[in-house]
Amino acid sequence: MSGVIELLDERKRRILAAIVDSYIITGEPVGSKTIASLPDIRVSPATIRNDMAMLEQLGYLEQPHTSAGRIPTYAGYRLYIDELMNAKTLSDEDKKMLDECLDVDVPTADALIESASKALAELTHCATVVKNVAPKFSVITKVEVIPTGRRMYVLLMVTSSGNIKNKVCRLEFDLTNEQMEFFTKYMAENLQGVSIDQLDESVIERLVAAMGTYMVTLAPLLQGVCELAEGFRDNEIKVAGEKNLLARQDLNTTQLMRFFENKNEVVKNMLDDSFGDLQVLFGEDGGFVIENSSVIVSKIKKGGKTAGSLGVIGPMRLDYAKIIPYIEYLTDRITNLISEDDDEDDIF
Amino acid sequence: MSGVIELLDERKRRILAAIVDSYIITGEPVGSKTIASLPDIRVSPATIRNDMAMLEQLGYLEQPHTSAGRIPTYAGYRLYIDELMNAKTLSDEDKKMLDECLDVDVPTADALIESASKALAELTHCATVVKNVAPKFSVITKVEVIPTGRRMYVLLMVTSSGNIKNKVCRLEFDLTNEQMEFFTKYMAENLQGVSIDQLDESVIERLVAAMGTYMVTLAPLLQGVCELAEGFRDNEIKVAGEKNLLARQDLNTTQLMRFFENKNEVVKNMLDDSFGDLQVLFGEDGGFVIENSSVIVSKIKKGGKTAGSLGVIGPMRLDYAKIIPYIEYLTDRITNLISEDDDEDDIF
DNA sequence: TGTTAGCACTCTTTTTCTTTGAGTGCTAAT
DNA sequence: ATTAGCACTCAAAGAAAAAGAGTGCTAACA
Repeated sequence: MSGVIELLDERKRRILAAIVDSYIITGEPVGSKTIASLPDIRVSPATIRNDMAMLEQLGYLEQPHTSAGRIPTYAGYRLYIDELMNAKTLSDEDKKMLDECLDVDVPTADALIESASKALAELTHCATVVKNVAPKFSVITKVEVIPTGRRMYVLLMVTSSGNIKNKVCRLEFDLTNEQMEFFTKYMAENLQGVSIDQLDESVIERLVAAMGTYMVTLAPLLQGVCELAEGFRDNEIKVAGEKNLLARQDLNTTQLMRFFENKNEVVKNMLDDSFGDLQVLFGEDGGFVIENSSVIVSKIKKGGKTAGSLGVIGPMRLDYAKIIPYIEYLTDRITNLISEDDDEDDIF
Repeated sequence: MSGVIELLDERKRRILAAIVDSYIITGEPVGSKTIASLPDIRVSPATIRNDMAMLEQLGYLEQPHTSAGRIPTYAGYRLYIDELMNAKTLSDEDKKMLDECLDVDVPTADALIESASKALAELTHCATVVKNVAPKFSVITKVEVIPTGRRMYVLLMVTSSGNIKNKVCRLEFDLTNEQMEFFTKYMAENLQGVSIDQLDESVIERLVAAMGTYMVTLAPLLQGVCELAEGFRDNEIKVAGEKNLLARQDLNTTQLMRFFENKNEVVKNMLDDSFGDLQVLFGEDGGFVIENSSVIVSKIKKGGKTAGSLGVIGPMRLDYAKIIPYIEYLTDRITNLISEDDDEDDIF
């Protein structure tokens, strides 16, 4: 490369990095003087001004108005995140702290991930989002019906990932023992091993039809089974720490509210749009609702396949250098934990 | 009474009512001219000014500053709510609408009340709060343990009010059939009919002790049972529509956040402080965290006893005349529904 | 005696104008 | 290539002026 005119020489890169660093901390446009006063920058403000003008021409910086300092553009942030920032390597203390955040005593993979999500929200003062492992990987292991009162029954569904949901059904008639036994057996035969993702109305309809008129009283229960599966799917995405975002005054409250209203939709799209193992989305990226916000998502793997994701939602001005290693470490850890268990103990 | 000098004659009362009405709508201090222009006030601004001065002396009104109109004091609101406002009587349409809000198909009393709470939040653009019936009135009807994987068991607890909770327990060892049968029987003998309110650590300790060393492996399950009961108790209070409050700019966001953080505590105290069947709390009343807010609570009865409550939390400037009838109607309706069912169908 | 028009007065709000100061871009010197 | 120097720009802060909403009081009136 040497010999070629470098539009972005080392010094300009350093200056850009310094500007983004400073802006992330203060939220104020950064002037040439501020940068010049930094210890590892050894040129005068005038020189920095020239470089800044160049960086602006290249589209990495912009000026809110003539007499203000510079702030990073989307492209500036992008370059910063991809190449310029020096991601802090985690100290042993950090790692220990993060390890403690993970509640490994928890019975399901989803609960594990959620514990990470909550801890991360606390740690970053941002909202966090998880896409749970369950629906993709788990199949039905058990469907039971338990009588709990006159015409009242509890449907219980257990999945291979250890998740459980129940639902109360009020029927028109009491079930005979014969009917209950039939139902349990029928469920075991027809639904055991079926993926949560696949269980929808059409499957149920088929089952009801196959059941024959004799057991038609059981149809409402089957409907309930379907709703339980839906419940598992709906639970796929969970947001934690939304309240944290309200405190950040660089995010528009109205837009935040709109985001909260239909977060499931939005987040789903967002996660689908991410492709790298770890990715930072902002600006035009995620079909995004909140101006001036940024999302860091990292994927959780299981058996080589993407099984879920963990992410932080916050303002553009995030401490990427700190948070990215956090997320990376947590998702790595989770990925290991749920794969490990897969072999030896078959719990998650 | 006639003959006695009335400090608060009919006209003054009308004027006070009009001021509160106006202030509730606009949020602006109300001047004499505004009141004078109302059709049913047929005196001049000067007269109204005199009355307003009087009302201020009596403590019902105050002036933010000399050249502003008047706003109601707490005492002013109190008088307005207790005596002055004319609570709208519900039209048949209103009643129909409210009836539709109640999801009567729901299997438990708590779910019924929660449906009302959510609807009310929507309707009033405020937060709503419910204190559930369950813990006070329900006893344990069933405790089951269901194996779902290696060393994995689901504990299921059903209460007489139809509520259900489950919990996954990971044990150190697999249970034998004998152990499971013993556990189920032991639970049936010792916990059936026990009130949720009573089931705490001490009961569990007693049961563990009585169980003898032979079955000591089951102790973790008993612990789980205790946690389930706790879960029921924690669920006692639910807040809905908190987000609505953020949109109301007359409530301080910081205080709102603090309220959200420990809403359970706060709300509990608040509800305990209320004594009437329907009550409006504000100012010094509820040991309250949010300045300038007001709470309307109404009790839900069952068999003559207070069984729960339904309330609206919002700014002082609430449309009491509309909302109070709403709440009254809903709690009446719920009270009827859960008593009715008590007799004929034993569901709630 | 209760009501009301009139008016001076008060105090916030809004508007306008001025000042300040951070930061730039350009030029010329190093 | 870098930098000191300087004129210039523009938002933000401050000061001053004007506007306006509303009051309390007095005196007149029914």
